[in-house]
Amino acid sequence: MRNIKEIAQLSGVSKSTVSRVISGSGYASQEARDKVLKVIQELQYKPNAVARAMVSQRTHNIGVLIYRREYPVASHPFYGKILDAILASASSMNYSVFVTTDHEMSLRSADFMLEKRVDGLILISRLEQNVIDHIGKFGVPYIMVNGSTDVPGVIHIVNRDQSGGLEAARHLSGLGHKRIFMLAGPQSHRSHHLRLEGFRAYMNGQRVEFGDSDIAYLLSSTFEEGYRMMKEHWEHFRSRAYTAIFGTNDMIALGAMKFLMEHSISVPGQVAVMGFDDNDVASILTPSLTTVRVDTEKMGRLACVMLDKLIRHEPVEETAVELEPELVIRDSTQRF
Amino acid sequence: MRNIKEIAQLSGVSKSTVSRVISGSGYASQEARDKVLKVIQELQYKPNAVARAMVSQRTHNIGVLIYRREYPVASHPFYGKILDAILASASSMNYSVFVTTDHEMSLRSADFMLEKRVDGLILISRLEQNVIDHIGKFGVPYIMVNGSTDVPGVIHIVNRDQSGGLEAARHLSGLGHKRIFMLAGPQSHRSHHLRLEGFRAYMNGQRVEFGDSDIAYLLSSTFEEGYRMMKEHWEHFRSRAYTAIFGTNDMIALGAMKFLMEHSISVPGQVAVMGFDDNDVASILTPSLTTVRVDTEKMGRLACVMLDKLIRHEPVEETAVELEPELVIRDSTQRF
DNA sequence: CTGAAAGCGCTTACAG
DNA sequence: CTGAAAGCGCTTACAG
Repeated sequence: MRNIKEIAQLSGVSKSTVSRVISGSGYASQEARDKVLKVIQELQYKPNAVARAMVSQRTHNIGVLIYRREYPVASHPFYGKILDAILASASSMNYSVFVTTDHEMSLRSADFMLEKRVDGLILISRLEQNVIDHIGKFGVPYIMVNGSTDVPGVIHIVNRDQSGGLEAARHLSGLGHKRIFMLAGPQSHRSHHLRLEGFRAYMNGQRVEFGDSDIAYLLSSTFEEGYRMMKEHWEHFRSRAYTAIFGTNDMIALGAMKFLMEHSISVPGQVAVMGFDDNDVASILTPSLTTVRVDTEKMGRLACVMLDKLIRHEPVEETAVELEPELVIRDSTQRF
Repeated sequence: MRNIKEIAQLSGVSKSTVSRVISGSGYASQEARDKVLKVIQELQYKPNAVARAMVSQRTHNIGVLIYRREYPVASHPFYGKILDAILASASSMNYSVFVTTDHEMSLRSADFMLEKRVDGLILISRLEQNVIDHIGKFGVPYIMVNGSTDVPGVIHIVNRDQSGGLEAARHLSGLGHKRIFMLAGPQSHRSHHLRLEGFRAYMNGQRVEFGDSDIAYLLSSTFEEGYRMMKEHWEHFRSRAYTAIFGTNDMIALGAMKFLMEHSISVPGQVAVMGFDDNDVASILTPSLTTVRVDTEKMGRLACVMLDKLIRHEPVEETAVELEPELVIRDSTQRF
């Protein structure tokens, strides 16, 4: 790899001048400019971003940390979407992005990014307190996406999950369903918890019967677990004559739907099924899944825009951004 | 952020000594070592990887470039899997990875990675010649995954798609299907082309009738396009009394299956459907999709292992690694 | 075993 | 408008 010194020699000017024409800032005569640019072109010279970062104390790199126990991570139907949006936005803002996935919530990945001196960090998913504390200690700007935190002042972007849960309940209720069974993902996870709460709030408000016996608590938020729990509660489900199912995310709902279809239960004819997220599979399946859409594209984009502000020490108005979800009605639900 | 100089002062030794105890190479008395480590611990000092890279001429960063016209990219059901595998492997080998997605096959992303002085590059998907030439010019090690190239000596990892196509034909034929309709993805793409060729080769070898009128050429390899083309060829399909469909990837097959189900055609009762890749959706759907599995996990892992060898100037035996696909029989195909 | 010095490839005042 | 010098935070011979 060539360097600025070589360019300087070949074009007969000093390193300083070369640097000035490359950066475009500072003076340089047209003549000098032309000579330098010509040599750069000929030699296909690419400025060394590492050296630049060294002196400017800015790497123009950001790190995305995704913590998740289960596979997949980058290709996860929900987190993958956020990642895609981040990648696109960051690129348009001239940031390169390190993507790190971790299965245990260790400090290792975070430390790695810190050593690389990323300009900022985007943390996806729920994080344990010690990780947040650790990162906070180093003064690197960071933003949390789709996760919760008790630490005041931590900037985070979330979906209005409670209102989404409420919409789901309103939709199913509106269709005439009186007996709705809920498959609730891990309640330690903000989203699953709030979706359940929103749902419950609506039902209680309408004085529709909906209690703990109508809820199955899952150990993970996967397709397999949705299927497994549907199977486990099948007898209970039949005995209570439920007519609808709400899963706190699409994969869970899809798992349950798979079980129903294997048992020749018609969806939505006999049982309506509804999920949350609106991942790619939801619209592909037959029947297509009614769900509550989370604006992952906006989540990713906002994360980049806000992180960039933090990095450049610009004021950020809101510390908590809440995105409004959107009810997407498809074939898996219909009037009872 | 603190630096080595500060650590040196606080522990009463020179920067050189601090550097030696951190790197673990070179001499340092136990006493010096203890003092330094203690200070590092107290100050939560993190060595600056940028500075290290500067002098060692090694960033320990690799770049992953994914070119793809359509969304999604990182969350793509197939490429996303490869990416996940790369992320996991790279991390275990102490590399950080820059992920770049690009919609036009420009040199911009590549140049960006080059400027960042990545140790190596993993190129996913088909690349145009000029991109390869461009990257090759800079002497940065790179590996192509799931793409083709005419440039001799370029190390690439691919699936044995031809043999997979052949297996698909053997499977459907073996079930007694005589009239099979193929939905073929873009033939400019190596995988789709070879899958078709393998399939055709088997049919021809068995003297089963299979010609151009049995093939629909799609403009993209998406679910939507699979659906669209199935619709477009529906009359043709019925008039020829096809009993099976082979899509050159799962998404295509799934799109076709969606169309069939919407028209109350039973799968596999009336028509068997088969795909290729074995993405996550394939096993989730009802009926689950028979497919040919591509070992994306191994692809990603090998890419990292081989790239690491190239980076360290170790000999790499093979220039072309071909992975054996595996037939996965599920519910969407059955004896005719 | 230890420290001073040079150097990685840039940028940034500063003097001219 | 231009160039010499210092410095970003490290590592690596080298002399002691």
